[in-house]
Amino acid sequence: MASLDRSLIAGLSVFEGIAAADLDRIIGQARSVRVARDQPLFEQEQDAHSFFLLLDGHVRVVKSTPDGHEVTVRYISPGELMGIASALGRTTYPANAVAAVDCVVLAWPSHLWPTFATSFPSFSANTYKMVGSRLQDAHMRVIEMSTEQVEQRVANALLKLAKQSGKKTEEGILIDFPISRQDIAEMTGTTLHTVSRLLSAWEDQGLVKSGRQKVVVVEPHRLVVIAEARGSKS
Amino acid sequence: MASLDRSLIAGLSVFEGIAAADLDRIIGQARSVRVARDQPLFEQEQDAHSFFLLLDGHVRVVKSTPDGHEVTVRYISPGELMGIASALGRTTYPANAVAAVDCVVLAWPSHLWPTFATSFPSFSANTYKMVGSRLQDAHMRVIEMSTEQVEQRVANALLKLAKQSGKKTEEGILIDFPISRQDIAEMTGTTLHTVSRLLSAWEDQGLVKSGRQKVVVVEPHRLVVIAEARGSKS
DNA sequence: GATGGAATTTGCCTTAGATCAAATAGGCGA
DNA sequence: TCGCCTATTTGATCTAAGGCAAATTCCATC
Repeated sequence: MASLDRSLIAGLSVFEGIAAADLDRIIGQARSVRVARDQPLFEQEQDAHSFFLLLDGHVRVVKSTPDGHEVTVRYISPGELMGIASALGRTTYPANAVAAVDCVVLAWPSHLWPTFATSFPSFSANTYKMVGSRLQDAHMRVIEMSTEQVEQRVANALLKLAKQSGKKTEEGILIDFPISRQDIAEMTGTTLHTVSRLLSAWEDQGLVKSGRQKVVVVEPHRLVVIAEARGSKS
Repeated sequence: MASLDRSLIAGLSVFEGIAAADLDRIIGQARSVRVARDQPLFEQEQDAHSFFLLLDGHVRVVKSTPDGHEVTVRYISPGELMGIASALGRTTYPANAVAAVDCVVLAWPSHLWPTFATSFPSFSANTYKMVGSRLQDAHMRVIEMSTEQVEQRVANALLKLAKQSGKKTEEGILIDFPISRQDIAEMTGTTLHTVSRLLSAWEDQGLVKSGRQKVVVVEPHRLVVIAEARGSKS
């Protein structure tokens, strides 16, 4: 395997504040892996042998319930860590991660985490900062689910995806990986039928353009208006 | 102020694996605070000057949304840390914490966290392990909200409360602090009316006994059956 | 270009649970 | 003990969104 260069990871926010020599030591222990679309990166309950950094592509993190439901926890974008069970004292992965498109990731054996954490304090600080924001995110999701209607949640989800992985095109902001109505339903706790109805309505109003596994946000502002509409419950 | 003794914290899981001398150093920097029922410990957006350990009592952690909703994030039991924004690279508290009953807490200035983390690695490891399980919890909540009906969510919430803060009485397991229908509604994303109806129905079936700001779980097993009943959505 | 399977759309019906509106019941302070 | 404030209960509606069923459309592959 060709040896990896620190330029791959320099400049990423997780590696902020780390000296070049240290970056070399870090990347020296990584191996790079290609994962084809729809292939799993790791699976729920599986022994957490490695942690990962996504270099290119998009990864969907999904939890399955015993009774066969699937809930999408988050999408990972390039530059983000994932599978960091070891940093949180877990020995197994808490969810499934599958490549939404062909991906390139770096992988480190989990047993390196403690060493990394002590040798590169900014790395661990940055990582925990990221964990903190994920915890925030998760709480925001709970709040959304408790207080907002489906329409607002779906609008929010699209805006989040557009911001996180949007690519400007002449039509509007294209969500940069294949995403089905079912996928959106799993992110927002609804059904593909309801998502389809909403997208159809929004398409009529010119807010979005969508097709098979594809969504383009045409008018983000007006979507924001929908997302922020009055929540109903007392 | 009387100086504090390490016996207050020895044996708590966050301090597992820490030498007695180190415990002394840790507790030497704490100050103990009494908080009366319904008084805030810290508030959302406020500068995170301290982090806390609950010694006695129960604390409710609540997030308020801009549009006036309140969602209960979790209840803290004795022995748990809270307000550890600094460990996650935040400078403000992410939620409100209010004493559900009269409480005793230890408080440390946030600026001590980095020192503690490097001087007492097990402390930081234990803390991050706890953060990991809170992240897990939050994800579980999202999943519950997405896939389960109100009845199951409320049953689950009661079981969780009973497990976490239940006190055995001759009637059954009493939830050991005042909790209203409204509080339960805020934990489960529903309304006090629906909670009231459920509790009434369960009372008729002899599953629980409840009164003003009081719930006793009489038959946990049968509640578990309800909690695990088929979720509906596809 | 034909064929088959998956993704999507839509209409219709149903229902869990929110909303609205009173009535009732505790518990606490005067 | 009385009165008041707050928590709770319960009934009567209403409705957002889920469930069901049947097209339809889009790709990919043969």
